[in-house]
Amino acid sequence: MTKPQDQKKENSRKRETEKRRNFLLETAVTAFMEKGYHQTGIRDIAKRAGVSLGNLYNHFRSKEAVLIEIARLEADELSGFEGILTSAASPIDRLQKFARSYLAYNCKSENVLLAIEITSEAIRNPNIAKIYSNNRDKMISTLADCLKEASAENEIASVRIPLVSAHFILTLIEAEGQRICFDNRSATPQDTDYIWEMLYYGIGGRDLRFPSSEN
Amino acid sequence: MTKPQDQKKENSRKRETEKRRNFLLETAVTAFMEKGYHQTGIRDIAKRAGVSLGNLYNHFRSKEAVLIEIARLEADELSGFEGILTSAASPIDRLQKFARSYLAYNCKSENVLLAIEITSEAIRNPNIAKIYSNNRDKMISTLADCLKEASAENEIASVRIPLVSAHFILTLIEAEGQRICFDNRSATPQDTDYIWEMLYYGIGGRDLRFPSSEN
DNA sequence: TTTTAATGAACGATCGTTCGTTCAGAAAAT
DNA sequence: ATTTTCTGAACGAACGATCGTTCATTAAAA
Repeated sequence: MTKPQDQKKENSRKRETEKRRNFLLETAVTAFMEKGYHQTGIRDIAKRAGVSLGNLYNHFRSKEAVLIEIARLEADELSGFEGILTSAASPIDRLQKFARSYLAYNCKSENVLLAIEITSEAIRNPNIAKIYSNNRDKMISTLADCLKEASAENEIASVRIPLVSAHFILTLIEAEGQRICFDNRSATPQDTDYIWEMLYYGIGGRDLRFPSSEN
Repeated sequence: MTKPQDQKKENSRKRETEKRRNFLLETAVTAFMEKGYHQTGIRDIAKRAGVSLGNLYNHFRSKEAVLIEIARLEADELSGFEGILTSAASPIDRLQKFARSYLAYNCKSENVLLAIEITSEAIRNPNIAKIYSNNRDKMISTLADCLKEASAENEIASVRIPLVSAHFILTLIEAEGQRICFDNRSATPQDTDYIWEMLYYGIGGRDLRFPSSEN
């Protein structure tokens, strides 16, 4: 039986190492963003974090393992958006709220640059591909369900291929986010309105309710 | 004064070296597609082309110079699509034809993979960025002009921000192309119809003319 | 003979990874 | 309470491989 104070000490140690691990991950993210994954050396990360080369390998099995961990964290963030798409609101309101928040997310340079690194690595690295596509596929199908509901309730015209339309919505928002990000600004109400307008008509909406542009 | 046969001989020599140069470029393209730009070594290219390492440097100043040359060729291909957008047909027909052919272009894996390599390198390499964005910006503005004409002739609703809509069209087609490419197939008439449908409504078209699905 | 193309050894740098070692601190034994 | 054992975080030298690039040399064409 371990005494309480022993537990505490042990836990504090574990917390410390976890903290450092997370810090290393954050540092790696910064490096990957600035230089790109393949252009970043393990030594870059270690030096940035003020940590020895060997110690980094105590925390991560390989360079790929670092990216895998990052990809997992990034992919997990997507699940937050599924909550929006499955709330109690009307389908079209859910869609609109989703569009707004997903656009905001995709304007932040850290998300944009990281997503580019991860997805372009995923093209040739199946280990990365799986992590990322799992969560993304789930989001696409949730979005597709929302589209089906919307057309079932006659809020939009019938969506012929919901999965493709869902893919199209994601792509459009992400691309718009990239554009805004590379313009070095954040999303304005006009951006949000405009993308919603195109989305709404693109998926078969017929009488546009102009968004209220509230937060 | 050079004698005619000398001219001929000299030209044949020049042609030979140019041929080899092009072959090296093609080989580099294949390598970049398969492994990615940064993952491909100069030796990979030389070995694939059956050429010595030093000889490759007789044709190209550096590894970056190879990619720059490729980016230039790739960017030049975009100008072909501008012809479609400025033909004598009606704006909406031009748009439709453009969408069809640009989608076909963006389904071919060599174009897709190469574009990904180039654009993701362009994020951090200004030399690459300039080459690519020049031609792309030109295409976007040509497309925007076509949209303006279309709405001026009441073929579609008035386009509030033509440049953004143009960007949106390109993005959508490219993304759809990527999707089809990674599905390891080529564009079907259904693909073309569906993307045109979304595009048409997205840019403010109101009474959809279903595309004829001819070549 | 003069130019030009082609070669591959060699360079210094950096890559991802491994390794033996040090040492603070937790656990166990006294 | 004191001592010993043990664990694992931290370190940086070193490894072999590969990187992009240069260059002296050879072969071939003009």
